[in-house]
Amino acid sequence: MAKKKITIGDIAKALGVSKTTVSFVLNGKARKIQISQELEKRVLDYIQQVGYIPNQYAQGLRSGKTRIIGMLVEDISDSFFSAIARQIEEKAYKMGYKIVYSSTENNTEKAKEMLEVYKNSRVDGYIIAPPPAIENEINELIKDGFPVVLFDRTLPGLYTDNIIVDNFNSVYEAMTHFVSNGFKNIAFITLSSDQVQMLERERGYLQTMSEIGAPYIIKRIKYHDDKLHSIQEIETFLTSHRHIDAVFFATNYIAENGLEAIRNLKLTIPDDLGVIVFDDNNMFRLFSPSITAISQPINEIASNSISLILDKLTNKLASHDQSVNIILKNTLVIRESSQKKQRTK
Amino acid sequence: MAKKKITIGDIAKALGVSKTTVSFVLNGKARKIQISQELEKRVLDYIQQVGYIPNQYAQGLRSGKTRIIGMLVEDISDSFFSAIARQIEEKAYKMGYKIVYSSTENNTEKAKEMLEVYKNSRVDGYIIAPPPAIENEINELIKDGFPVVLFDRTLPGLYTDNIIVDNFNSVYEAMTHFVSNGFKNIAFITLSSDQVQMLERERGYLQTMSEIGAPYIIKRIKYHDDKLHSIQEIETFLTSHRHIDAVFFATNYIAENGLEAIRNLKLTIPDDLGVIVFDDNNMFRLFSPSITAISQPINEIASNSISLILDKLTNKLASHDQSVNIILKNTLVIRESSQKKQRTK
DNA sequence: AATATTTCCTAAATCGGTTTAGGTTTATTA
DNA sequence: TAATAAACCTAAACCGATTTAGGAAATATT
Repeated sequence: MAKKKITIGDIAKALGVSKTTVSFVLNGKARKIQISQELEKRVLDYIQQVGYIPNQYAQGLRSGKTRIIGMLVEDISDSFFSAIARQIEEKAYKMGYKIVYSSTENNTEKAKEMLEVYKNSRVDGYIIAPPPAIENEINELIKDGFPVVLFDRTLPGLYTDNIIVDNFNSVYEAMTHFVSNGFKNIAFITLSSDQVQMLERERGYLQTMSEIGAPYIIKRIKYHDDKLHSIQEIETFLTSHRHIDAVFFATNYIAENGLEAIRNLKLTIPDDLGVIVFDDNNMFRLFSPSITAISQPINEIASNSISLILDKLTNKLASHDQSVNIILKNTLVIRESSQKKQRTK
Repeated sequence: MAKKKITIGDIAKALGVSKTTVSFVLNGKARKIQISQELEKRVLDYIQQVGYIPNQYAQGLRSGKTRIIGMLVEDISDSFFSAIARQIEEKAYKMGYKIVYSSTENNTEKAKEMLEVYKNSRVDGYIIAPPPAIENEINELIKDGFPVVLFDRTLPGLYTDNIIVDNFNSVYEAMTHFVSNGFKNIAFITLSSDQVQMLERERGYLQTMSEIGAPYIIKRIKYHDDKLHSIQEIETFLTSHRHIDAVFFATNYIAENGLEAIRNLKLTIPDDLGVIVFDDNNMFRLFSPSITAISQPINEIASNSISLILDKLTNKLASHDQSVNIILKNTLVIRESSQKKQRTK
């Protein structure tokens, strides 16, 4: 089974034709360059028979193409991103592409570094969940003709393909659900960030609150390597705002720490405090009480991203030839943590 | 900033030397081949100045090396594997290596396919959580001189580097903890699998049970794409074994479904049923009651794997020249789900 | 002074493909 | 019949590095 590397030259020799011919057949250009059907078939059959596979580095060297897609996520160990990576990987492999990925930690510098690495590695295209202030670098890529697909967030003023979710409406829907369950003093705990997706979520909150004429209670916390820090910040906030009867956590990082804060304060969900989280987690349905969450359409995000990229790659359309903007719908998964009335027992 | 691809030839021309000289300097072989310090410095300085980076595909083509490590995990969206991937990725990049990864679903056929893909991509080395019956393919790799590091499980009769955890002792410790908290009729729910790591965990269970003279209660369930199926299987098992007072879940897949089964049956943890899970999860400390778990040393697993591989790669030792076997210790994180007595409130 | 060593550097082959610019035949047209 | 076009195929350049084999100049040896 351990096949010795067979080259295009070997094939040419074996069939008594030129490398050129074999190459053209391999690349489906037989028609174009007028190679007889008979020869084409002979080559194809032989290739099939010996199980020839081109050396990708020779191809890469000559054509500049590598069949590698570079992916930049915020954190590959985050369940949202790893789930997406998983699906993208699978489809990519099926189409003969490989994925190299890397975690930016939403850190602009790290992201820039990784883009450099990718560029030097001559990846063919990019799937990126962009950190802030990376517009210029991404514009460079686009100008250089590389396919780029952004997901999870957009960068304002950047003419790329985007796959995002309907942050505003899904938060609005969740908030409305809160309200119809009798919650009114609803706090919105978010990351201090001016990334679009976060602002949109906030806008959904503001909209609801202003509609019901309730005051805004917004707490912004900074991302901190030390979770304890974030947890305490939330605890302090909650204890100093006793009138709050529900809280919306705007990201899963916040939610994890927020839930721990609630636990530390021995508050009862949802009687003392209703809870809804942006971004669902496998485990939320197992909590007692189970946690209501906005679930993002991971499958669709992944499949749209990868097919967009592959499209651009195979059609050889440069990124700036067109630009697709896909906004996907989230699902509100209603569980116990947001329903004061119907709680069993 | 968009540097035009500058080649080794450009450098040679600019400095009025030969490509050969530049190449030798670049590869640190200046000394060996007797290039004057002065010229070496001149080349180095110039390279620095123009920010030259070699074309990896030319290098790959010529040298057969790609600075890519192929990684095979069971499921990149599983928190255990994604956490490890994250760390490995980070260290690899720092050393100038890229990681391409892929999920096997513990499926032998899929793993074989991916190994083929990796081979064709000429990856330099392999980090693998091996599925069953993949011995031959891995032996091939080793015979071909590729560095291979196995983690999470071993394959019996395979002379590779392994990074594993002390499955037996950590389960034994967890079981002992159960016993000292008054649990006795302890069930062991596991995957039907004869992979070493699973058998070792089972051995830890058996050892404890035989020491306390209690009968074995083992339930094996098959991995099923449909979680509901697994959940029901566990429900049925639990309802037909009412005398069980505690249960050990041998993997996180089982645990997730097992916890849901317990929830569906409205059993109270730990009063009706003590629970310990193999493999910790971020969320377990937030459960009510919180879930006791055996936590694997993710950092150590990752750092050992990557440094072993890099070692082999840079020392150019073939895999069969030596073989390292590292067994790491797990930590039992004791929480509420396994403590009948001390439970607060 | 003649020869042998070192020291320092380079020409050219090579890796395995892709692609440009043709070169033969054979068929068609004038 | 000669000129033109079409059909079919290939030689050789090229991508950008690494590495072998060896050349010229400086130094050491006899």
